[in-house]
This record gives sequence, C-alpha cells and structure tokens, in this order.
Amino acid sequence: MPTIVKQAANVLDLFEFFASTGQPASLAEIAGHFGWPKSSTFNLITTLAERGFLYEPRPRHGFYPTPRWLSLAQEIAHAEPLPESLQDLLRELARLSAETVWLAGSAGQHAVFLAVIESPQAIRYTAQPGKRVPMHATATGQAILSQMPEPRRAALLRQASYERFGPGTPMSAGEVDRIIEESLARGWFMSASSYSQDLGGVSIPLPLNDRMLSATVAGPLFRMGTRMEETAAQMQAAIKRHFGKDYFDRHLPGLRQLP
Amino acid sequence: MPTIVKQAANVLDLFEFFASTGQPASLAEIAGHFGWPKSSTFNLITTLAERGFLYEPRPRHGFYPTPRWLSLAQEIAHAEPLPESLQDLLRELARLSAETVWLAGSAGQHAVFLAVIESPQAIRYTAQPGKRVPMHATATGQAILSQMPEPRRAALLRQASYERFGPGTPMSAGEVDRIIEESLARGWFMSASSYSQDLGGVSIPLPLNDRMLSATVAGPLFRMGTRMEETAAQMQAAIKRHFGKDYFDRHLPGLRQLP
DNA sequence: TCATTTGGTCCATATATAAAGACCAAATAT
DNA sequence: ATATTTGGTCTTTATATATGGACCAAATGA
Repeated sequence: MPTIVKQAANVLDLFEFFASTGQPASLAEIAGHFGWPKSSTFNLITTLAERGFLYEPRPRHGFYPTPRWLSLAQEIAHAEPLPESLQDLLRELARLSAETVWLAGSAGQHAVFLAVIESPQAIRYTAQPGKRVPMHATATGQAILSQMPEPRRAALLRQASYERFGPGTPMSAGEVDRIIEESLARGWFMSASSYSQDLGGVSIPLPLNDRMLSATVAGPLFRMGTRMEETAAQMQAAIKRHFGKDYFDRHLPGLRQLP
Repeated sequence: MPTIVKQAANVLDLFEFFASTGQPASLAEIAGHFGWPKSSTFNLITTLAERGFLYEPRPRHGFYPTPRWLSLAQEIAHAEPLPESLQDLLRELARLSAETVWLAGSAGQHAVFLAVIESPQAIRYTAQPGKRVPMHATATGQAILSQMPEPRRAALLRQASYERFGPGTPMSAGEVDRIIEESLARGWFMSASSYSQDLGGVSIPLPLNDRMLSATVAGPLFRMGTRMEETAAQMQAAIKRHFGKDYFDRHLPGLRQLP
C-alpha cells in the first residue's frame, strides 16, 4: 500500500474545493470544511499564498486561487496536447450516441480519463478528466491492455489486485487475457457491470503513434443494453472517418472490423 | 516567519516543473532535478497519480499531469473571473505602450499579479500571473493601498517589514503615506527602482465594485524614464474609455485627472 | 466606550513522515 | 545466455512537522 503524502493531497483537496465552490473562503471556513486544525490550515494557506497561488480578491474576505493555476495548466496542456483530431472524434461520438463518452490513457494499474463529454440526458454516467478505473476490470482499461506488447501486459496483470467489484469482474490474469481475446474477435470491448453497477458501455482501442488510448461510450444499462453492437459499429466508422479507412488494418490488425 | 509546508510547496514545484519542461518525466528524472530522495519522490508521485493528477502518457516513459489540472483551473477561473472588460483594457494598454502591463490585486502584505501581457520587445520586464511584490514598496501595491479605508491601510503598514530594496524604498509607514498622497495629487504612481532595479513604471488604482486592483505599465528605465507622464495620461484616457468618462469622479475622487 | 466575537498568528512538543537503503523487475549491453 | 544498468517499490527509524492551545488584533454589537 503506497504511502500517501498528506500535505500534497491536501493541496489537491483545496484545489478541488475551490473549483467546486467557486468562491473565496476564509481560513476558518476552510479549516471548518475539512476539519483541519486552524494552525495547520494557516500554514498551508500561507505556503500557497507565498508562492503566488492564492490571494485575497478583497482584503479580509477570504482567499481564492490566482490565475496562475490556469496559466500553468494551459502551458502543460499545450505542450503535450490531445490532438485536435481526437477532440473532434470525441465530439462526434458524443453527438452520435447522446451518451457520456471519454478518452482514456494508462497510469500503472489504472486507466485515467483524459477527456470527457457528458451525456445531455438527466440519467447519465458522470465523470471528469482525471477519473481512474482499474485497468484489468473495465472495458476502457482492457481496450488499452489489448494494445500492449505481451510481456508488458503480463507484467501488469501479474501485479494487479483481483478485487471483486461486481458479477463480471475477472479474478485472474488468465480471465483478463480471455476477455481481451474475445473482445478483439468481437470487434469491441464491453463493460457490463464488471466494475460499475448498472453501467453499459462499449470501448474501442485507440493506438496513436506510441500512445495507447481507448475511446468509450457508456450509459445506463437500460439504454445501452440493446444498442451495444450498433454503437460499436458507429464508433469504428467514426474512427475510420477521422483517421483513415485503413486505420485498424495498420494499427490494430487483431481487431475484428464491423461492417 | 510563517512555516512553509514542504510537501505542499513540492506539489507546486512539480506543477511548475512540468509547465516549464512540457515533457513527461520519470521518477528518477524528477528526483534528480530537485535533489529529492527517490523514495520521497515516489511517495509524492504516487499520491498525485492516485488522485488522478498524474498519468503515464506512454507506459514506463514517465509521468505527466492529466488534463484534470486544466479542467479544475478553468472552473476556478470561470467562477470568479476578471471581467472581460479588464482584459480588454489590459490589451489596449499593451498595444499603446508596447511595454509589459499587468493587473494586480492584494494578498496580505503583497500585491499579486492577476493578469500580465509581456512587452514584445527583447529587453522587457518579465512576469507571470501569481508574481508577488511587496505592497508598500511598489507602485503597483501603493496604487492598491491608496484605495483602502484608512484604518485598514494603517494596520497593513504597521505590520509591514521595511526592508531596503533600492534607493527609493520607503522605510516607514509615514513615508508610504506621503508617497501615496503625492501620487494621488500627481495622478499616477511611479515605480522607479524603489523595488526592482532599473525599472520604470506607472500604476493607476483601479477600484472595481469592492475589489481593489491596480493597472501598471512598466519597462526598463531607459525607455520609460521620459515617457511616464505621457503614459499615465494614456492610461487614464483608456480607463475612461472603458469604464466611462466619470469613472474616476465616482470611484476615485482623490486622484488628480490628467488632461 | 467597553465587551464579545471572529479571524488570524505563533510556539513548544508529541507524532506522523521523509528518507536511507535494501530490494526487485525489466530493459539493455556484453 | 549472462551481466549490468535503470527504474520502481517497500520497510524501518531518526527527524521534521502538524497540531493544541495560547495569544493578538480587528470588527462588530451592546
């Protein structure tokens, strides 16, 4: 179990806190909200303020993050961007499916959501960039795993922790291998309650030069249940439109192509 | 002397590091760059990754921040934005002066830069959002101080530390009061090496409903030295164009208006 | 004008944590 | 095939740090 760095996590908590409230907060409010001691909160806030990441929009009416966060985050996003073509693809998938769609990459034993467009419907799968799901137990992750060279995938699956999340959760490396094999033969990866309850979704592997991503369309099982095959075909078609007719032939010969 | 929270500062360091390199970095690279122990670096990175703030763009080729930073920073900036009109004003000042221009707000004993447009010229004043300068010793800060109700300004100046930064640095509350008085009578605040060496600049207070900001145009003294009065007049004119002819009459009756 | 509340700051010390270093796996070189 | 290097993970313990609580100033209410 990896050691969590408390004060690092606190910075993230604070960052998320301000993103969700959208308002300046006083030391006392922050301390109260998190149940942090006043003195510790003071030290943390002072540190962030000293570094130019927090200021007082109006004196003595609370602290708020400075635009420095935005400025740095933009530089970071700009330097290693998701190609514009991927954003386009995602938008098209969102339009076609009217469900929540996302792109994910890998982070150790987890897949991380890199870009998300939520469904406009009231009942929908909700997620935001940065969300992590276990690699071996989700369609999103399996679609990524399917692109890895054999030894790397084996290494990853060996260290995975096979916890039971739902009825379909695979409980061994062998099971995951089998699911991947079947999914490649089927032409798409299916998430059906193996991790998230009542979720139905379709994932397609998306190798992009040397990055291994996946695209997923998912929604409540009662809407997606009967539309999976159709959705998968739509996704493959959209990907071919965006990246060329021979995209799968060149990068994913193992994947069955739907008509 | 306020206690700095080391691991919180480390998160900020890391964030800035990625913004400046724009590349994924391995644990070893990060540890090397900062001189951090491998194990500590590991803990920190794990913490950020666990929370969905770091991922591996390509497995085993280093970590990089996820778009989650951007997403949260955008929410934060969107909730408490600098009015668009201020951005416009800033752009106009940048165009008119061809020097570096910025907007600043207050953070305790410091003024923080909230928005910056750098001069296109090779020799220029360089700054980024989040930069902090002492309130009492800079034109930017004094222009903010000039807007505060008397007791608050007095309190602030009482606790200020009167360090000598350059020839013109004020060394007591009284001196600052005098400078503010003179500057209001002059119609603008002058920074001339009282904090930054060889810097010449003009600041104008910018009260915006209950926020107390200031706008500054600054560059190397050899370019700005003879243009200050002219620049100040341009700034006042631009502000009046953006916020109405009677802006100063209504919000800053104490400030001399230039022809 | 005085009392009370609220928000912020400082300090000593018990406690949580960062770091040293051993370890392991995978990649690369021989 | 085997050795070496590189990158990542784990555990123990000396040490840095988070915290309780005292304190102070400013704002608010009586």
